[in-house]
Amino acid sequence: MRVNLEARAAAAEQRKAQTRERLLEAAVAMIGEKGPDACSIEDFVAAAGVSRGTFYNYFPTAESLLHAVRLKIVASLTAVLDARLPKTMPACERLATRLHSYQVTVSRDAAWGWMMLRLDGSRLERTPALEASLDEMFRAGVAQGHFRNMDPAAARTLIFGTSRMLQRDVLMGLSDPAHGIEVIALLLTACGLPHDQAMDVSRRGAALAQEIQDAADAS
Amino acid sequence: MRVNLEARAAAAEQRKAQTRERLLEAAVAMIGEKGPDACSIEDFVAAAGVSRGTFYNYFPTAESLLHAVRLKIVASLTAVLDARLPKTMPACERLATRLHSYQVTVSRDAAWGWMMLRLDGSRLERTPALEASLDEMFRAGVAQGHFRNMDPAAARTLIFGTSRMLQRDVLMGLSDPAHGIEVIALLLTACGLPHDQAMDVSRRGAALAQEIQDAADAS
Amino acid sequence: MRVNLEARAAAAEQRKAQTRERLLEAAVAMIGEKGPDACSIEDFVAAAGVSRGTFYNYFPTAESLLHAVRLKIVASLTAVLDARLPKTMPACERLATRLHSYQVTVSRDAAWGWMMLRLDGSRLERTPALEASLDEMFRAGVAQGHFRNMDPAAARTLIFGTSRMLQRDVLMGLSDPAHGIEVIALLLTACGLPHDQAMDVSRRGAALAQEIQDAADAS
Amino acid sequence: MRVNLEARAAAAEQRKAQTRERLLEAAVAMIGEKGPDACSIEDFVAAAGVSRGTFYNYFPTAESLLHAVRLKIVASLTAVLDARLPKTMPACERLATRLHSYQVTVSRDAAWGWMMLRLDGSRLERTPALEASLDEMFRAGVAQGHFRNMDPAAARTLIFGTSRMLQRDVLMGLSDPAHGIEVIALLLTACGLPHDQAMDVSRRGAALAQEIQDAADAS
DNA sequence: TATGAATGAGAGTTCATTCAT
DNA sequence: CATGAATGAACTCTCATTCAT
Repeated sequence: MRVNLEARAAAAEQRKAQTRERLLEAAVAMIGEKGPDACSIEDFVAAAGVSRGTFYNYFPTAESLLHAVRLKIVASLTAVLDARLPKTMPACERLATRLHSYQVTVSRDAAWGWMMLRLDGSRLERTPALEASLDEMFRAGVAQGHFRNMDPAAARTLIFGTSRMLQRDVLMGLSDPAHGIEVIALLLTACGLPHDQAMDVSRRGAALAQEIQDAADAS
Repeated sequence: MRVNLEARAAAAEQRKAQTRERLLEAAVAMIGEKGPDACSIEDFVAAAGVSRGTFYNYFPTAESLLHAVRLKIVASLTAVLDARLPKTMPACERLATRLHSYQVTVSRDAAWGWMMLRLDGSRLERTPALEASLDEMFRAGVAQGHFRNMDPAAARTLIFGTSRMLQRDVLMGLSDPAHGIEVIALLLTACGLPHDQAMDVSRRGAALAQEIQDAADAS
Repeated sequence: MRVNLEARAAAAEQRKAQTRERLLEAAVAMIGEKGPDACSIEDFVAAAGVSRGTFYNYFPTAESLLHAVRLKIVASLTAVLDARLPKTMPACERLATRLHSYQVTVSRDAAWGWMMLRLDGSRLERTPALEASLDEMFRAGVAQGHFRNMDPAAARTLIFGTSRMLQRDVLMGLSDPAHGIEVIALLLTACGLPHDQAMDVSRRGAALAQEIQDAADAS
Repeated sequence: MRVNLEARAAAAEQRKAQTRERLLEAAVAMIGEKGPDACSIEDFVAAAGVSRGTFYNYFPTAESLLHAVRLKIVASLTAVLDARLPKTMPACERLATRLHSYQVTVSRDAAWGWMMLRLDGSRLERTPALEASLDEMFRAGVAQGHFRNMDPAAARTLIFGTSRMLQRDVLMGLSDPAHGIEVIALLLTACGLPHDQAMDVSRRGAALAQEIQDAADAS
């Protein structure tokens, strides 16, 4: 009996989690399509294939679903990349690789990319976890003598703003590979790297990001 | 009789233009208050003091009103500034001044700043007129030997993205004057100016922008 | 032109008043049928033959419609009767006639009667205007030596409570004419009239109420 | 084995009865709080601490739960009182005591009082068991020479209606003890008792009702 | 042209009810 | 029997849009 009840409860838990997951995935798709503001609860449930009422068993408002989507994404985003990059890699290369890697992900999954762009579009929100990790790379770059010593807040504004705008170029099909390489090289230049070195680092970062993505696809 | 009819027609024209103007101004106010997505036609007509039906004599949809608002604003923005800057000013200084000038305007009128930020929020749209004018400054800077010769598209991505993000910093109160100066200096650095010169130019641009704004306030 | 505009405005006013009236009448019918709590806005607009949205041009909530219905009814109720009864009539006769008259109205228009019963059913609310007019009749009856001198509050409780319950008997078809006459005679008895006189007065009141109603129907 | 099965069945019976009881008690509490119309099944099961589905094992609809609540209450009400009143008490005293006793209960537990008032609110329903017991008291009163011989239906209308209205006075805090005594004396007067005797009987009934309540509280 | 009453599609939300476990 | 996730009908309210005046 005991086992039976436990197994039953576990199965129920799993089914709940599945429904929740379907709602989250549907939200990613819908947000990418129409933007977060134009999405209605009706849209979400239709895309997820559940009934209107079911929505409210999982989220009290549409807003709270968007919030859950953000949390889920940010968590998955940093984890994947950090695991693949060698610890000894110089900060400027790490930064370039991460920025390129983000653009590769965006170009692979445009729906996801649009969603990310629009999710915080109207507020230009920045995720604290990402800011912290960016600051750390920046400090390391200064210590390694590659970056000029300056206010990290200025670097954040430059990098977040430019990266978002590059993402938009990619999604609109305005960006060939060379464009991305040049834009990210400009960021490194602004941070203090000589421009020709910056171009080299950006190129290597682009190649590495592609490689990582291909490896992930293969597995 | 002829005169009478003409006068009458002219008066009618003027009334029309006035009504349209009131709708545009009401829209600026409402968008700054609630954001473009939350504004209903009801909001616009109530703020403008005209009736529901009248709206449709001027704009077919709410969207088209927003579009008209953008056009009007961009036109006034560039006109004001170009008139004040000497033609002989080097392109890098001109660019710095324009970027600072925009931030000064934003910090003077936060409602307006929020409206601009949200108006094209989720699409990160760029106004063609601004792109063209930016390209021209960039070309001039290259010709004058201040900017590195590179793809103007990369510069656009860098400058538009960073400028928007800086605007957001200002609106959120996260930005002291030094922050703005440093961020814009980084843009100039990325474009090819040595960093210490870039800081000088950015500082002068900030001062000049402030001066222009004060002069405008005084008049 | 002036006349035209005024006439136009007046016509518009009248149409508005008609729509409002249709909603009020529909409300009377629906409340009588289902009770005020079970009535949805959907019910009201369907019964009135207007669209959902129109409702909100007239009343912000269903509650406010109910309120308007009450106001309208109470105003019409007292006015009609007072005009018909001679000023010199003794208070006990006036009271009997009014109570019978109310029951006659109820039996003529059951929907209206149910609505009145249910409108304040759950709260047993009493209309201040009616309380005041009842108090006055009671005082007059004491002065005329027909009623015992006692707390008017007790008389109010007795008369309102019994009258409502009699109304319910009538609506449920449990009441023949003799029942109503006896119940109202009991009220007069409780107020101090000897029982045989009370029966006479109640009988005369019933006849008079019927007469007044017939006259109203004829006109 | 046999014993085991029987014991098990008995235990199951008891659990069932307990769950049903918890639902009934939860219903009393919720109805007192929000009124019967505003109560959802969700409210009932949450207050009773059982699951949604369980509700339907005991009651087919929310309505039927309300009905069961009424029955339970009326049964307990009459049982308690009848046990305490001497059989030899004259009918008029018994009636006065019962009416006062009800008001005492109401003033002790306002939530319960509101629930009773609203439970049959808009229909002014009367419980057959109470009607029968009232008729019997009335017949006895006639036989004992205290009440006038008249249609019991008229007496029922008078007594039920007035008693409900008095209950409302009490719940709204509009009633001091003297008010209740006078109202119930008026009922007795209407039934045929001379008014001064009626006041005496009503006073004694009030005292006795209070006494019974105090005794119940003490035990 | 200006008006504003009327419209009805559609959004958010609640809740009685079902049913697999 | 108990559970609670899923369902979908019903409800309130908003708002873009139409149209007679």
